[in-house]
Amino acid sequence: MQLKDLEYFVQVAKLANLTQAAQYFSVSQPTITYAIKRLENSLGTQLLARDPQHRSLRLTETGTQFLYHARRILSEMQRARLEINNRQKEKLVLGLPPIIGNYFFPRYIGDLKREKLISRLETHSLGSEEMLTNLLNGNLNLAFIATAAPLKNPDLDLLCLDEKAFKIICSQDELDFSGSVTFKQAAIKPFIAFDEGFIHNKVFDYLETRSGVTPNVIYKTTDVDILKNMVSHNAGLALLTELAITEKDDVKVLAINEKQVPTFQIYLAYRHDHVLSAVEKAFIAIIRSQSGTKRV
Amino acid sequence: MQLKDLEYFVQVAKLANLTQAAQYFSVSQPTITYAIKRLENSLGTQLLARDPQHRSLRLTETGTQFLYHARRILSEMQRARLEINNRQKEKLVLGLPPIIGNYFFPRYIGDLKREKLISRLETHSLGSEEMLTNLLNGNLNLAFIATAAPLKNPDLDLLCLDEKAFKIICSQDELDFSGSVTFKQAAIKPFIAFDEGFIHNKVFDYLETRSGVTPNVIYKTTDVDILKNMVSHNAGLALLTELAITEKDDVKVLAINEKQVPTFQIYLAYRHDHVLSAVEKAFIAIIRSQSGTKRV
DNA sequence: CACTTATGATAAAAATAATTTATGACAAGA
DNA sequence: TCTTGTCATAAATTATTTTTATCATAAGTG
Repeated sequence: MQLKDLEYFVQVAKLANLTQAAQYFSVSQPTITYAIKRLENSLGTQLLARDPQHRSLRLTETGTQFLYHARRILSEMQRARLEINNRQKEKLVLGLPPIIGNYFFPRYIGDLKREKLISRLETHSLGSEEMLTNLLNGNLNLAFIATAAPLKNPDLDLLCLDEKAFKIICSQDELDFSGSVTFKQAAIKPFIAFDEGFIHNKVFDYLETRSGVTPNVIYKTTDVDILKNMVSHNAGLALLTELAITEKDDVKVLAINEKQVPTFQIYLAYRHDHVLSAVEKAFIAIIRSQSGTKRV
Repeated sequence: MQLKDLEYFVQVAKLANLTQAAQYFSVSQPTITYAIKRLENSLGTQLLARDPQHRSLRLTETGTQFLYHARRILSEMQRARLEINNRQKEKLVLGLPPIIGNYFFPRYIGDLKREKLISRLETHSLGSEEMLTNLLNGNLNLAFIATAAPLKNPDLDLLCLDEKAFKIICSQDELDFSGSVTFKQAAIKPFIAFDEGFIHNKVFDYLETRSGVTPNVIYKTTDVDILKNMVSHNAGLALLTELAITEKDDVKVLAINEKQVPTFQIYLAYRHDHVLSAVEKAFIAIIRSQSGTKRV
């Protein structure tokens, strides 16, 4: 069975038209007819319902099912090609969530420059949840991941790089709070929050259920700077990891006064079954040498 | 690119020998040589390190990596074939964890017989964790799953069928307890527990951390009957869902006296992207009609 | 209604690709 | 040195895919 036949089939399914699919691939129409026939013979089932009445082409039930598998096979092949290309170009494809990219990753840049790895970097900025998905399904091989719960996954090799507290930030003009607050105390004020897919969101949820109060969230954003800006202009409070708070920020930082507050944990992760390239190994070595990393 | 070439490659990687791989497939040795070459050309990389010195064949780095993808592609293809076969034979492949199979599933057997679905059944008995994995990776399309935490997964369609309490069981001769116990009280006695992969294990862990005590687990088993037998012979206590406790069992049943005890939840699950066959639809209709099911 | 157009199926020929046979090269071991 | 085991290559053979040419059928059109 040929992968090309699968491509033909996927396109036929998309266009519901053999002639157009043939044009798409710049081949003759019988080529497509025969390719589909080959698949049907090989699988022992009909994939297309060639309705002679309505001049239309529909997928059969097994056709729909096989389409799903065909797509997976082709995307696996594409991934393989991509990975091999990256490896040969000595590219370093790295998943890097925005907060980690801005506030944590910079510390490695000097070393990475020295080892001439900077120019090899191709970073992908995703939320931590998506990052995990992409890492597990093979779209990414190496990624930083932030998490609030200790990360455990049988398929991943994890290096825990750092652990930071979550804080509540408020405007400098805020008179009601200083030093530390309970979540309940803070909850009387409006909040600026992060969008879905951010760990901050999960921790926020956790604190809500834990303390039994739901603050009024007046605005949601994906952008840390916007969040900090709104807080500094007294639009509301926000939950933020201390990693993302710098001295330049015009905000007051409050510790969260609860028994068990999750922490912001930073991991470097790669799939166990992934064969590390030389460049990836060098990268990991640098990350490792700098942090007091522990393998999980 | 041909799937056959991938098969050749996988076998070559396994045997590290072109001649033997050729014998394995009953083809001539150059067939294998050329197949590998085709792959290498198509991918633009060398897959095999043909060491002229040591007379041995090793995979290159990219070869190792490609092997992983090749395996995935082939297993996807095999799944496709299997699914299509099952569909045409009108087989009903069903994941059925042991406890659910023994104590919950029987209630449907009458209806299933009536609809002539019993003979179509091919059940796979796995622990609930494995079940979930197999369901998500496509090895299974339809499965019962037991869980202690409400199951939420974007890829699955879930029908919650029932919810049962967890109990602690002890011998009838046990004088110290009756009615109900806290986990702490029970923990002074030895325990019989389930092996890894069972939800009971997770709930046990949860109760341990929650109450801060770790009972002495003297024996672990995967078999409910062995567990109940040991308990009835006063070897120790055990945590067990009430679903699995019948009147015939010679044990005393104790409620667990804790604020938040997880419950044993029974789901019927299938992947969202799976095209349900007629038989599967009929099956689901039966399950649905009997239980006061709610879709999650 | 006849005519055109769009669609897909099929047969035969042509082109392409895979496999085999035959052979060579090369190193390890007897 | 000779044999054996291994893989590579060329040429011939075989198998497969693609094209060209043609047909059948139904829908739309004047």
